[in-house]
Formats: sequence, structure tokens, C-alpha cells
Amino acid sequence: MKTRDRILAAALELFNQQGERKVTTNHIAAHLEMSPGNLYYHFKNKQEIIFELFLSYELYVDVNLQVPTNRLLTVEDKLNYLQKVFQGLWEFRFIHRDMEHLLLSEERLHSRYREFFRRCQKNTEAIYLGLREANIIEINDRDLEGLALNTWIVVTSWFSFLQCNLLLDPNENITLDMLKGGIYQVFQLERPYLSEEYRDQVQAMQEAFIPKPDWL
Amino acid sequence: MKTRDRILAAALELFNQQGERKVTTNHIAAHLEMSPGNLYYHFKNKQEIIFELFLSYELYVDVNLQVPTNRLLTVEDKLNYLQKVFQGLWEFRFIHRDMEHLLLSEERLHSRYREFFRRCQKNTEAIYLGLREANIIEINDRDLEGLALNTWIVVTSWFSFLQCNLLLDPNENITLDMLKGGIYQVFQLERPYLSEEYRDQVQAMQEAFIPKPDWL
DNA sequence: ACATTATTAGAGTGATTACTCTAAACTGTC
DNA sequence: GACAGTTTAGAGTAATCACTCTAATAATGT
Repeated sequence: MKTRDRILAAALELFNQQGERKVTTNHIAAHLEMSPGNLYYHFKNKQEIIFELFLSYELYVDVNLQVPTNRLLTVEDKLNYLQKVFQGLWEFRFIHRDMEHLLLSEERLHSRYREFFRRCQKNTEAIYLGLREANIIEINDRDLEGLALNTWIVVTSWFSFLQCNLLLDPNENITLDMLKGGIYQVFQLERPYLSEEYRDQVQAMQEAFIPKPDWL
Repeated sequence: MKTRDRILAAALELFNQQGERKVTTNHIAAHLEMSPGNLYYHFKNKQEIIFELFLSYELYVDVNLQVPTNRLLTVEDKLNYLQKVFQGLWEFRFIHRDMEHLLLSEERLHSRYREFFRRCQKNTEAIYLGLREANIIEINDRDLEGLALNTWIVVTSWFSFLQCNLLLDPNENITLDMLKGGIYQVFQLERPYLSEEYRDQVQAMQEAFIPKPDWL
């Protein structure tokens, strides 16, 4: 692997583990047994590393929120979207953990993030529209917008929520399983809008993500 | 006003304006035209200032989430709770803006915050139970828990959401009006559970907080 | 008036951290 | 093997910031 990519991979790993703010550039270099000078030969500054990692995340999400145009959506699609989104959330979990700080340090990232958010909203709304088309949910246009926004908020805040309210020992870490508990909460948002005929089927899906009692 | 209280007031003001992390202890002292030594005479460290401010916030919320025991809840109560909560959110907006960072720096605050969260959940559930009792909402026990949790997430993340997705210019600031847009989103969470007879009345309430189109 | 305690000033310090600079080592080409 | 371009090492720096230390000043009680 090229040095540049090794830096990105190491940065992502350390950011995810410890949070971006606790990981210094020297820390990343040391982890790769490389000099800081070398790191700065490949990247102008720390923000550029973050920016590139964000681009990967953005790409992942954009790809996985596409709505098929040639067929109706199914309840399996719905679950699949959630699984993919939470997988991305996990692989780039440093991002939403301290978003404001990341955005403050670079205007380029900030404007890009805003557009990303809007695109996500559009895609989420398109998915809910697709589910309505397929008679899986019954919802009017304005509720649909509100639902999409609440979905965004719950999804992007779920990691921080766990971090602040769940961990007892600061050395403890969030696991992928804990993170996926958020899927239950998103199901919860949508549930009231399910049409009669799909209610039981979707509810059964939700059960798989029911939070363990020792969490909360 | 006593020096100690002046420090707390200035810290709160600056923290709210600029975020806790951007406000240094020297900054607070300078704002009060006072020496850092003086500030540290009154407070052991920065965390102690934060801790005391958190106690005020905690007290405010605890007081304002009480459920009356001598009467049924009304839809006006429901609105009132939201108004109070968002008022508190505004007055101590630095807190949920960077919670993880605050919690990391002091174990005492972390454990206190976890208890605060649990208490808030209990109170929120009690309020929803009260609304169910008064036949304002129709909801089963498990949905009620899920709803209370989503309410917490939306309320506590709303400021960060605005900060990251709404502001175009980094010098721009969130206003109280923008913050209160979050009330609309909480109404949105509860709406599907409203019983027939209250639906229109509550919907009319929600309209007052409809987000301006130029925000989103 | 004097002693004691509480409060304040303000220079300074040590730790942290993003980033720079120069020189060395490697790589490929003729 | 000489030369040019690319990559790497690693010491060093400037800025930031929470916090300390000493000494001066104000407040209070007797």
C-alpha cells in the first residue's frame, strides 16, 4: 500500500478508536513508525486527512442510499438501507462524534457537509416516498419531511448518545452491536406510519434490534 | 454580585456564545477585567466552573419536568413542557453542544450526567403516561419508551444539528427562534400517537413552530 | 492601630501539538 | 556511475492554554 493510503488508514483507525481530537499527527506518524515530516510530505495538514476521509464516507453513503427506479421498494430494502447506513456510521464513527469541531476547522469541509446533508435528506425522502408508493407506509408530504429530518437526527446522533449515556468506564468502548441498537430507534420513528398489512412483518424485523436491558 | 457568581455568569455567557472549548480561563478573566489568579482563587479549575453551571442546568430541568399529581395533564401542559425545556436548552446551550468533551474531562460530571439522563427519561415517560391517562395520546408501553428516548435524542441534538447544517457563515449565530424550531420536530415525533379528539388542537399548536423555509 | 484573613494582580511555567526545515536516503534514467 | 526527482527522518519551533506562585492590597475584627 502506498504511504499516503497507509496514513489515511491509520488515521481512520485511530480517529475511530480515540476520537479525532485526541489523535495528534505525531501520534499517527508514530503508529506507522514514520516521521512527522513524512506525514506532512503527503498531507498539507491534519484537516486534509480528515477531508479525504470524509469524502470516502460521503461516497459510501451516497452509493448506499440510491432508490431503484425499475421496481417498487420492499420491506427488505428498508432494512437493508438501515444496515448499510449503520455500517457506514460504524466505519467512520469519528465523523459524527465531533462534527462541529471538524467543520469549524475548515470551510471547505463545512460547505461540502451541508450539501451532503441536503442530499441525504433528499435521498431519505425519496426512500420514504418509495415505501409509500409500495403501500408500506401511509404518510402525507409534510409528515414525510419531518420524519426524514428526525431520522437524520437520530442516526447521526446515536453514536454520541451512546458515548455520553451508556459507557460507565471511560476505557470501555462502543461496539458495533451497541451501535446497531440505533436501528431499533429508527424503526420506532417509522412504525406509526406503517400500513396495516405490513405492520407485523416490519415489527418482527425491529425485534431483532431490541436493545439489551443492561444498556439502558 | 459576588466575584464567584460573576465568574460563573461570564463563563456561561462566553461558553454559550463561542462554545466551551474556544473559551479559555484567561479569556473569562479578561472579560471580567480580572486576573487569572483571581479566577483560580475562586475555582480550582475550569472543570469546576463547568460542573457548577451543569448543576444549575440540571436543577432547571428537574424542576420543569415535574408531573402534577393532583390533576390530569392537558395539551397546554404538553406545550409548556416543551417551551421550558427549550428555554433551558437555550440558556445553557454550550452544554449539549460538546457533551462528550465535557464528560471526558471529569468523571464526577460524567456519572452525574448519566443519572440526570435517566431521571429525564423517567420524567419524560411520566409525562407521556400522564398524556395517555388524559386520553391525549394512545400508545403502548414499549412504544412509549422508544418515543421518550427519541424525544431525548432530538432535543439534546437539536442545537448541534443547527450548528452543523444551518449556519452558512461561521460568524453567524444560532438564535432562540431557530432553536425553537426543534419544538416542531418533537411534536412531529408525538403526532402519530395523538388520539382523534386532540389531533386538530395539537396540530394547531405545532403550526406555530413550523420552520421557516429559508432555514432548511 | 494592629493583626489576621480574604481577595486580587500579573508574570510566568510546563505541557501539548500542529507544523517546518534541512539534510539524508532512496529510486529511476541515461 | 552521475544526476534528478521523490521520499523519508527527526530535531526543532511557535503558539496555545490550563494553571501556579509570590506578593500586594482590601476587608474585618479587636
